[in-house]
Amino acid sequence: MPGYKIGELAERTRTNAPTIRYYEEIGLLPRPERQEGNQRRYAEDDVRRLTFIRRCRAFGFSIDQVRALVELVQDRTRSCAEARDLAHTHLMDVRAKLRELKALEKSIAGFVATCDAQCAGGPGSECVILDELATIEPAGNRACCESAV
Amino acid sequence: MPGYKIGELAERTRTNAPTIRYYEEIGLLPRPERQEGNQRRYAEDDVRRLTFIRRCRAFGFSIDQVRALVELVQDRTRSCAEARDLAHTHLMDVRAKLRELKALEKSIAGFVATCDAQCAGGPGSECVILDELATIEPAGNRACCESAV
DNA sequence: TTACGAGTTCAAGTAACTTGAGGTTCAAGA
DNA sequence: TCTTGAACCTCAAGTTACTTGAACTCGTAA
Repeated sequence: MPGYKIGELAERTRTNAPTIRYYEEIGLLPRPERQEGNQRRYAEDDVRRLTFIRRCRAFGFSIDQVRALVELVQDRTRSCAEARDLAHTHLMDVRAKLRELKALEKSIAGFVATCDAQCAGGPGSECVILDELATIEPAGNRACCESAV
Repeated sequence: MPGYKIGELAERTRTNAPTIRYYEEIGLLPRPERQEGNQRRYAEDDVRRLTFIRRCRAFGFSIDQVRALVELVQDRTRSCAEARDLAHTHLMDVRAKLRELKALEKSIAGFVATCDAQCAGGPGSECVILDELATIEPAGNRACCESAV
């Protein structure tokens, strides 16, 4: 039997089999050939395509963005510059998220540190930090509440 | 009429009204009093509680984690140290995500730079980067594919 | 031949809300 | 007092990107 079974494709691309069927359903992957017993058989090209898709997903591109990228690769009339621009837009998004996450890291680290320094380990209702989290107007300039919300 | 209407609570806590109803439905917020026309009326305590919830969510805690935190605040028999530990666990998660995102940023930036330097802007099917993304075994040590997957 | 793992389909579940439909209530202006 | 329109109500379905479950068939090794 030539070609890969779904489990083999899954292994090669580190994807779950149901995810592969899902990609087929939403049209990200073409419907593959079936062997006599109705089982899917994939070719080398499917491995490449799915690898591409998974890698893009790992890069944080949304399914719709990946779809655009896949179509772009397929369509000889469209330029590589489009892919570059899509990636560039995505880069801006990632950088914004990175900034947020850094602020968040700082805040939570501050939370833990303050808790270590100021709380006696008593009931949660007396915890200075939990109390602060519930405060409507963030008092002063505590790093803890700066980036929240 | 004493108390806040849902729209007022929403404004004070920068939350959508449907989200407030949703939180009530899943038991994160207690069922509020209703006035004669069946409209919800909230007290100051609800503002505090929802502020707490929203802030925790902004900190990236999951609904389940927030639920644990809320219960912790309410239960006088449980210690503040539990909150600290929960936050600490969360901090580790955030740091892991931060590392991933940094690698991702580097990779996409590399993608864009390589595209600027090497692609002639021709058809996507000839783009060196798109081509690389579809390559099964990442060739060499290009930063582009290192962190993906 | 008989297990049993791997495959099949279809439906429903997941998180954390958002959106829509269709109907009431409230508050302010004429 | 009436009327209008914003804000409220409930219930259901949509969103994203899959995952999980049920109930069944197929392929292959002992």
